[in-house]
Amino acid sequence: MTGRDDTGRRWSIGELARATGTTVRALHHYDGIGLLRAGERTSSGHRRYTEGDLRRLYRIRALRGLGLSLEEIAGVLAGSADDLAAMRDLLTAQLRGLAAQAVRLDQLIERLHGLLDQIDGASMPGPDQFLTTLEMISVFETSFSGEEREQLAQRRAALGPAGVEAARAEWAELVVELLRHVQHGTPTDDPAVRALAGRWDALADRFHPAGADGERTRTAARRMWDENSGELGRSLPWPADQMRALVDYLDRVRAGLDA
Amino acid sequence: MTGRDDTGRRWSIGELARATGTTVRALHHYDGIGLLRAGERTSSGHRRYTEGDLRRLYRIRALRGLGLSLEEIAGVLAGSADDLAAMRDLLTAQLRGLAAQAVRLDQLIERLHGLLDQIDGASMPGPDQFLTTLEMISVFETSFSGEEREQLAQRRAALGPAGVEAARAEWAELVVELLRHVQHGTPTDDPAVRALAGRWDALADRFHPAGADGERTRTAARRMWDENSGELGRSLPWPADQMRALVDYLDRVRAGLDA
DNA sequence: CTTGAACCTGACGTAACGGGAGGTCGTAGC
DNA sequence: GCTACGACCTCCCGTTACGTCAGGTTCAAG
Repeated sequence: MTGRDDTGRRWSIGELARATGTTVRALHHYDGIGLLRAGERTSSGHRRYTEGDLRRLYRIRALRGLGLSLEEIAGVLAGSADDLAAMRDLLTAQLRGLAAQAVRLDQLIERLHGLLDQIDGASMPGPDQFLTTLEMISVFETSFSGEEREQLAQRRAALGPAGVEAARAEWAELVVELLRHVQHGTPTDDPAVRALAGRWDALADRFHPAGADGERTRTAARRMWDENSGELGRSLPWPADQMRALVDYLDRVRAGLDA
Repeated sequence: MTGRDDTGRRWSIGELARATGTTVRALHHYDGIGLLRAGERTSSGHRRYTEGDLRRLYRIRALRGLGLSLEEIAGVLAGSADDLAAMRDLLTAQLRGLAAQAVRLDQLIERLHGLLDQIDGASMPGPDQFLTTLEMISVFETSFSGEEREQLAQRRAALGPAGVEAARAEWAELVVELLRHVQHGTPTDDPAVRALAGRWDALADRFHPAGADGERTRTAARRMWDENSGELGRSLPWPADQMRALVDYLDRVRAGLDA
């Protein structure tokens, strides 16, 4: 189509940088990695860019603006010029990647909003309380996989804020009553205790989906408690060792029910 | 509150990594930069982490999960524990930064969608056509500031797709008629030519906001043409040199009007 | 011929680790 | 008591896309 650039304008590296809004250093870098080398050099070694170089640089800049890496750009610009399919594949993949990033970003923003609400809200936690919240976030995230967390979030959303609050209130009541039984040494086959244990498990069921998925989140929750009961207990309004005793007690009650 | 960690469990670096879902290498890194150093060492130099170290690591991981840098985390964890205000400021700033990122991401995704539509759409451009589109994106972006691009986008949106298409059709008609006049050498003070120039400028006005903002985008558009007429001309269905001649001709017509 | 701007080639720094080399420590089994 | 093997130690290089000197050469104007 055009000749082989043996005619037409030439640009020095500084001119090219100004013309395209890049920097001289970036052009040096592109040269170094072989992405865009000047078509010519003067006898003293200064780079002379041709019109073809300019057009290639425009393409590079446009693709970089779409978030592609220099390596990806080099790959797609290396293919023959009519390789529109490769270009489409690359852009499609990029779109998918960016969409995934956008989802994660939105989740992050949502979580930050939640934490800031907790700080600024009426509850106004003390610093210790907030730091404990941070620790629990870690514990939660290392104990549950992303999938499991999502399922729990869905269940919470399905219950609604009011439902979650009601569950929390009922759970607090159960803890108080069960702690009394633990301290009184009520036998684990006592009908009243068995009823309380049943309500406890029914309460937990509200947060776990039915079927195998629920089994997984339930197992993960149990593992979280086993490995971090000290940590988790500290954040509760009852002493950690009493909570551990309570969970052990509940296990014995359930063992009696199974037998 | 608790003693100074002189009692309680100890963790080796591997145990701590497994317990918190990090890697030994990351813990080495945290140690190296002073973010989290083991409370103790064995006589042979092995790190022994205390319960306090564990809790600090939990906080670090939670804050990293919110997208904060290790430097920011170190800063906020260095302050006295009751410095909830600093924490809130940091999280607020982080929220703002992430929100800005989300906006940019959405713009990128939108542009990728547009480009993919252009590839897959009925127009099905040839590879050259698409590469030219890429080059024009660069030209467009280096010529207009972000603000100016936004204003042009708003005007386009206000005109709607049909309005833009109508403008394009009218502009094509004007180009054809003016090119005839250029080739015929019609004098620049000819009333018919002056009428065409008036329609040309009125057409351009549709894309530039009124007032100083419009003046800026108009100036930027002119600069874009001056610096990249070769590039821009290539993407048009008329020869580049004829387009340049046309624009010069228009300038002379306007000069005659002003005088 | 001078001088200041533009250009050249290295080389180091960035963030948050990953991965490997080469050596030491600890303990379980023989 | 010896050996093996896993866990641990301390460097050190590599990653992305350049920014930022440093020290030396070339260009263009006066």
